[in-house]
Amino acid sequence: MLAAERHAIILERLDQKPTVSIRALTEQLGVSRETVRKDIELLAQHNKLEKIRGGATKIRTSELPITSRSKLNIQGKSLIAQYLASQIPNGASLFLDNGSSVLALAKALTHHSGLIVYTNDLKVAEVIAQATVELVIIGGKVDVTEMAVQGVEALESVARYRADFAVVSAGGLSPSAFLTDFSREASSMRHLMLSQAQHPIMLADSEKFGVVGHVVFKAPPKPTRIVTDIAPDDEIRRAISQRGYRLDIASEA
Amino acid sequence: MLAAERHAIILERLDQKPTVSIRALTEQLGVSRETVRKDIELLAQHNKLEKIRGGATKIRTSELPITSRSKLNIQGKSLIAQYLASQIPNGASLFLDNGSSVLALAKALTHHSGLIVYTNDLKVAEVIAQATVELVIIGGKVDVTEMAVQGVEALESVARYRADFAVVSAGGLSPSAFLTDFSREASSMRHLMLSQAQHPIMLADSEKFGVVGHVVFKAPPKPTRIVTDIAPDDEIRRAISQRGYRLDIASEA
DNA sequence: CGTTACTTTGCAAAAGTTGGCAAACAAAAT
DNA sequence: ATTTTGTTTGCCAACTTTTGCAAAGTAACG
Repeated sequence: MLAAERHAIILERLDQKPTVSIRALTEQLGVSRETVRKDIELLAQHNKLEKIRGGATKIRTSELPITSRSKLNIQGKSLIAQYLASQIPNGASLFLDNGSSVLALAKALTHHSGLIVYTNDLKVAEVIAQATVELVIIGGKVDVTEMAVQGVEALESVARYRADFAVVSAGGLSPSAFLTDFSREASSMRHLMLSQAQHPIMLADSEKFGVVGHVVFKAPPKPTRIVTDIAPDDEIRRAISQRGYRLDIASEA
Repeated sequence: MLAAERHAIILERLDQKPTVSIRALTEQLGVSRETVRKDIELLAQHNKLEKIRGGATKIRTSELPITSRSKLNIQGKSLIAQYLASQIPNGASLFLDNGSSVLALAKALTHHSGLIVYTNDLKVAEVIAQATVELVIIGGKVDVTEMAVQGVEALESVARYRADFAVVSAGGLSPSAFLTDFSREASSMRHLMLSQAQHPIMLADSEKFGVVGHVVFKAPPKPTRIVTDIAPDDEIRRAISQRGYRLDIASEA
């Protein structure tokens, strides 16, 4: 049994259950307790899981790494992506922040042409490159778990540009806390992008409804449209309209 | 059993499972452990699979779309990469510019840890991310054909950092024109990186010998080491030593 | 002959195992 | 509640096995 196989199995177990025990893995993998411990230690260092006494559990800090998180509500995200892509003309300039919803949009935009794109997400850059006439990477320190650039240096760079559109994603959308996020730095980035664009757009697929992140999102500029895949409940709708934002539902287009 | 058959079988196994072990293959192919190892080694060099301890796995990222020239002299580039990787300690800081030689180095560095990396190449960033404690992307306009950031804005960013090592690649190395490049912008970037590092290193695999690009490379800072895979001819050696640079040949290490 | 392809051998490094012990935890007893 | 007791777990060190790598050897082929 190769080390890589064991690692794959451990992570697979964690996709199904929230936790795995070292004891169980020892039997199922047919290796010693210490080996399983070392595997978990290694995976924990790579942020693939979290080490707990006697076993391991899924990552819970902030958001899940992009690979697993992006499995959530794929249809919803791509519905939003198709909807928005049809509204963005060839040759438009746009800010794209990081996140799986935005990545879905980038994929939907691959057949556009002449776009001018500013992004801090390396995956987004990779995907959208062919559709651009100008692609600008926001420079700075990279958050390796997200493969996205964050931090003050990145903010300074963003401040140097303006664009027709800014498309950013929300960490959570709830009636009481309204828009929230899981990272201070990502939140600042998103807010600045919105401010620098003529048409600021915030994505919140239905997975985000009722989710409250630990960072409150500073009120976005007023023309910001909040785009969802399906209609949220009345409480959320009220929260949005009371604050003066426009709600846009992709499935009703 | 022909070598080509074995290769086909190995790749077929990998289509079904995510990993194969050398042990299993030795039995199924009826050849020795070493032969299987060499098969895997060969396939890995051609980016058909990824070598892991005890076996092989599928290629993970969508790294396949590489520019035509990166297929040239794969062995040479990886020889240089292995040689340099052994000289770079864990925790070192380094500039990495864009180019297939540097990408090969990045791959060779994936098992290092604690690196601090500044790069303008998106593929390099993707490959080396796991080995870094800090990864900084140089921001600016992306040259889509290279997936690398170039331009004045990028130069300004690089100027803000210093590092232990700078590893950049040469476009050409000839007796008369000496170091040359094919892009003005890339050339400036490489030169600046070399100037900002304590140990500047220039890569020129044997494919570059005798090649003259249309941009003359401004004389690099003096401690710059020029690293090649095999010994260049006497004329080139003379050109290097006359100008006061040190030549380092990976195959003679 | 030399060349090519594979095997064998030897050794160092890495991965994995085993066993011991102390800390953490849980249950029972005071 | 607090202590006691027993079990589990984490961690370390010594040991064994596996693997990678290089060098030398062997066999087939032109």
